Amino acid sequence: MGRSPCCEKAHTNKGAWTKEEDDRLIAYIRAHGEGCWRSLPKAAGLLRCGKSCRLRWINYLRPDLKRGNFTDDEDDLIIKLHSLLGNKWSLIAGRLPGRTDNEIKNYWNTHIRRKLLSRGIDPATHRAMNEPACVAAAETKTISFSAKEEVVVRERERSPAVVKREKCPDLNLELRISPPNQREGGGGTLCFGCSTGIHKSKDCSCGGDDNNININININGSSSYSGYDFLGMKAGVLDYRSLEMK
DNA sequence: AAAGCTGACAACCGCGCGAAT
DNA sequence: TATTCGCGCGGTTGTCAGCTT
Repeated sequence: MGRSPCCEKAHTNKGAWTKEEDDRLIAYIRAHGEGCWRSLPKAAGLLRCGKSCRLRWINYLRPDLKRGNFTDDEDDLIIKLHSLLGNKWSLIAGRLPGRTDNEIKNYWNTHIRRKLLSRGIDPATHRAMNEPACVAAAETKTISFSAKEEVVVRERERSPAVVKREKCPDLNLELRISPPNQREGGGGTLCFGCSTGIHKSKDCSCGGDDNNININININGSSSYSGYDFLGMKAGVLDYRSLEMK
């Protein structure tokens, strides 16, 4: 059994939004605030799907949006965050005030991807494209966001026939994003919301309530290995103090 | 000037997740 | 515990403007 459609498609407009529709949506949200997107179109007198209204508001009508070209700093930040987070556009957008996930996603696909490719960097892996696949494969396959998840490695010496998933006892390539005031080795484990910088106080059980984050990369179990340059970011504590939270 | 191509970006679609029941 | 509902996310498609031939 399939999922029921989110709205009555037969009586909804599709395609580009008109000025009048925009005005209606803006007026309604100004008067009533965001929330309950499903019922909003009817209440606002719009022949649109709730999801469409939400998308339009979040991506184009919100008053706090920053329009215009991305700066070089934003470019660099997007590349670095993408190397850490992958295609988690909403998380990346959370670190770029005034930018939306859709905008960043489009910008990545049209500009940054090409920029990296022209530099010989694989935008998916952030590795040099002339690097032999077997070398890349021999190193970390996945970086887990959960300390409980295993790190999957493929040992260089093994023949393909005997390659298997196993927990690696020697390599601890841990990505940790934490508030800057978190004590080293303090034993505090952050909830996912705080780990990613998307802190929601009502969900939080870890006490990570600072609005800034650090990105901390541990290699081979060393918690303060500072000499390794990970994708241009010195491992250790990278302070994102200057970034505002959403 | 017209046709075809390409890039940019707005919008849609389907799925996963969490909250509510 | 299972089911339903709504929201949010990431991937994909559609459209249009600018460029090239």
